[in-house]
Amino acid sequence: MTSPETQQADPNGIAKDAPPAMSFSASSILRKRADFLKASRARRQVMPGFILQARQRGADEPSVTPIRIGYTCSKKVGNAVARNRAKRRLREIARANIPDQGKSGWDYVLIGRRLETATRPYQILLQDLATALERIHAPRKPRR
RNA sequence: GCGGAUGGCUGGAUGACUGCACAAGUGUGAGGAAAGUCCGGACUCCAGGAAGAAAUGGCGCCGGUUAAUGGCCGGCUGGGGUAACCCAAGGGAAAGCGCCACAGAAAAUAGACCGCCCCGUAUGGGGUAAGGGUGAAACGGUGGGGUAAAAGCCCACCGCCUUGUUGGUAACAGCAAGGGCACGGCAAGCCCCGCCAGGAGCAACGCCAAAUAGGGGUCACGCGGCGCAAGCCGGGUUCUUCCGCCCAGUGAUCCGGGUUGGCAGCAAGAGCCUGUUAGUAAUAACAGGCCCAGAUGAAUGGUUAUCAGAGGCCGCAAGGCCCGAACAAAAUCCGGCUUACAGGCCAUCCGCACCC
RNA sequence: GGCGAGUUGGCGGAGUGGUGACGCAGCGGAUUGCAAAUCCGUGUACAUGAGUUCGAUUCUCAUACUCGCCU
Repeated sequence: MTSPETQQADPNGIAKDAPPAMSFSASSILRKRADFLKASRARRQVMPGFILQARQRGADEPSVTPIRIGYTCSKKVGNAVARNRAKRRLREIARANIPDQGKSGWDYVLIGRRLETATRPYQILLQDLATALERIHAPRKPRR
């Protein structure tokens, strides 16, 4: 499934000029299942409180904002209350770190884990995300 | 004071910094169960209209209440508890069919294993069902009379049935007379009787945009079989009846196998709060006031401070430290039911002990 | 969100008011020089909790879990 390339001239060029967003608008949140599946096949960094997946978008994928981010909590995390709580904490640490450390043209996906996402102290969770972003941006050999 | 019974309420508070969704106004923003999806409705579409039946499913003491219910309220009957109170799918087994394993003589037409009694006396014939034994259940129970032994055979009480009568809207209860005891249990087995229900569900449904296959709808002409003709007979449309409509082909016109985007449905409602009146109550009527979430990879938060409330640990004490909640998050909306739930609060009632 | 099914040993899978088949797997034995195949034997189950019934895997209700369908 390839999108028609005529309707968006050069999305990455526009995005580089824009200042880093301090908060995420609705267009910067991943909502489609296909985007999540692509991110899950790219880079991955496992931390105690969450799992971070990241992917550099191709040139033919237009986007309004330079950085996009998604959150996922499956039923393994717990019931609806536990899932919502984990997603909110992930959203909060992402709001603090991603605008500074995220790279333009990348998609990030944060996955909640069963107990740690809800109970790990907030400051430690922030540090976890910082180190995770540092490691995931490091050049590495592509996975088999 | 201790132990209980019932009904109801609450589901942390106030800030600071910083965010999210909807709105565009100084704003608003999870629950008692938002849950399970077990019932009942509103609403929407489908079935051509009306009437009816069958099938299937559900409900089931009586009366009331409600938009409706299998909910709720009041009562009755039976059972449990010293009591407050609690529990009950609680119609019909003399319309019919079916089942009642094992044990036992016998499990529903009745009949007789061990027995008991009489006659006869190796064997047998007759009477009887008191006692034994089996079982979840054995053809009224207890006591007395009676008898060869027995038996409602007779009597008293209890139970049961029928009839009458009184009270009650009724379920039912009381009383009287009679019968002399039949009518075992299971209907959450089939079934009978009475009542209720057309089907699907907001992912219903309507519109816009995008998208792609050669099928379908509508309208006009016209039309199935038999007959020379008048006419007669069909088939489909929900099972039947009535009414209505349609039928092969040609032409015109529209939709269309795809897509998962947007708008709308979608937030003023059987609404909430307060009061009065009627009613034992559920509830109803009236008056005044109020506007109270609307997301769709799905908002309603994150961090932190103080306090309240209860708890845990250390300590002789003063005091110090820790935790600071449980269950569970709207997804069209209501009325119930069921299930989960930390801690706290209120009211009424019962039993026991003590004091006056 | 709505609708609908199901749960029987380690696995698959009958049964339907009266104590549960069968197959594969496992274990033991026989056979064999040793194995395979074959034969004999054997253990282990009605998702959980209530109710109806003399008696429930079966009937009824509630709960838990699993699966499917609808945009």
